Amino acid sequence: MGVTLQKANTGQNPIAGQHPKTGRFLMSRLRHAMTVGEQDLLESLIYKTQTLQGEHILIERGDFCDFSTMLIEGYMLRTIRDGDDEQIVGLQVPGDFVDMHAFALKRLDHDLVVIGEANVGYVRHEDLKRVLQDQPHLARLFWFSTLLDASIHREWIMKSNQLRAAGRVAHLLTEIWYRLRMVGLGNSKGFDTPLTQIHLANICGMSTIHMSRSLRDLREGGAAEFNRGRITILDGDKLIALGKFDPAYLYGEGGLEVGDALNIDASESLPLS
Amino acid sequence: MGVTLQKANTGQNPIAGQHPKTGRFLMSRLRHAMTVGEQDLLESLIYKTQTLQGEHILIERGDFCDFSTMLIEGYMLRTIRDGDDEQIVGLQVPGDFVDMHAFALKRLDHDLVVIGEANVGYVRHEDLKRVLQDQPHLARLFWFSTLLDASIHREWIMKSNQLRAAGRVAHLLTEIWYRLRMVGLGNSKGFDTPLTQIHLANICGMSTIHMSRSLRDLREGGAAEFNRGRITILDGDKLIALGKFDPAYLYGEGGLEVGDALNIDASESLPLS
DNA sequence: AGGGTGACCCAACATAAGTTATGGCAAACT
DNA sequence: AGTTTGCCATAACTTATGTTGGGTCACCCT
Repeated sequence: MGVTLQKANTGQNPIAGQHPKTGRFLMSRLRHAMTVGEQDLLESLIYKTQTLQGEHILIERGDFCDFSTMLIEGYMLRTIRDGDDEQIVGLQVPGDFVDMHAFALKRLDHDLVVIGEANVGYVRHEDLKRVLQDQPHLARLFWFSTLLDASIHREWIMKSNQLRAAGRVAHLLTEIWYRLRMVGLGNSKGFDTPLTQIHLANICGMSTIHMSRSLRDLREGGAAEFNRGRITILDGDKLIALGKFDPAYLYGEGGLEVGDALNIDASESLPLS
Repeated sequence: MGVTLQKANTGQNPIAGQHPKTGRFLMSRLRHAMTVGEQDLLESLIYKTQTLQGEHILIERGDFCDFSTMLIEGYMLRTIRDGDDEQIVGLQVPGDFVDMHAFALKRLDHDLVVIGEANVGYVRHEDLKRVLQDQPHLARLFWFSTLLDASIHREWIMKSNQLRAAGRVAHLLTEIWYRLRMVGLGNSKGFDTPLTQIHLANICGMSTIHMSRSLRDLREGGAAEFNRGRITILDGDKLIALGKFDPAYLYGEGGLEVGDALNIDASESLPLS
């Protein structure tokens, strides 16, 4: 896992990562909660983008950061190393801020790892700081993005304790599927991913052999199919049932809503989906 | 789990929960990062305290909150219900803000449950909002407190995947021990807790029978002992080794430090412990 | 005093998951 | 063309953990 950052796209115009459907540079998870002006502002803060390849650490535990990173295309992992083994403790998909933490913490407690091909954008903390002070609504959204990560962590903890192997895998696949679809990626048939069975096994806390067994169960049960870089959803309802998946924890539209604490208006509150 | 909140201490002066050692009302986890003025300000925001008893839900998933809660004495659990079973996904000790999330989110994605006897203080969101705008340093600390919860979630995920039953229990006990000592509770011999083996089993994702087995292993191995409401540390080093415990993720003094992103000064950065 | 209850302990057994070992297959390399 | 490598599949075996079904004990209630 070498750490070699190649500069890319600097000085170029337009920069990479523009979304094919929306024409927007950011296909942000938070877009529906932002005004167009805020979207423009946020995009303007990105001073550099990079296309990264392969499996390597982008930001290492303990690094001091004066910038934050947004994942524009591809996947990234949060990992914690402890002695020999490396545990995946989080997964990021396009549109996620991957290290907004680094803005409120001096240092990160975990690594951020690139897998497959990814495109990332960087925002300087000094610029973020200014926006945070001037735009309380955006500030709250940034905070929200870190709370969303925590909510996902909690769900992983719950599902890991509640379900057996095949159920855990079903839940994970469903989560990724949902999260991708929330930012306009994948479709009802499935999605592409650079995740290998080794990654999936690590995330689900089981051996690769058992992951293979569990994927076979899902395949033979007619729920989902895994093939090198491609997840095919055979029966979405079946998969959701196996993983007892309830998307409320992802705070999508219609579910638990983003708060408005910095500008409270109780009349805005929505019922639970 | 009935939800019956009895009003307590309203209108009284002084309010309950004053720390016996420091004389401070808050034995906050974040105290060492606050000025005396900030501590005073924070204390002044608490408009009500309550002493709560038994096992019941204090704040329920989906509740709309216009206040946030600080745990002054006792323990609280974060739980997620899914059908019949209830999973504990977090544990709070005195000095923790338990629902700073509710400030940035409209609604919480999980329940907050009181166990044993607990004393809590409430802060109005309108007051918090004012402080957030005027005092960027305190704002950062509040954000930090939610990031700390997330860091603990990640460690739980990692340890749950990395360790077998006895190791997971050892890690959990060590974590609680450390967190209590960080706010001046417990001592080198052990600590008191209302947690039962049922709670511990739930947190560690195993059956109560297996928790009983694991605790027996720890006892016979001379690491730690569990007795109704009391954890006795027989050999701290042994316990730490069994759980591969590394306190860095708790962001204590000397470890990964709280950032200063709202007022960056790179010269302040400290080496990792 | 008697009965109930909740927390805890233990043994025997069933099942889930880890480990070891082997092999297939496709892509990359020489 | 042959070799290597990474990813995936499977079987046989071992180990960890869950389940069932018993207990003890302290506490509370009547």
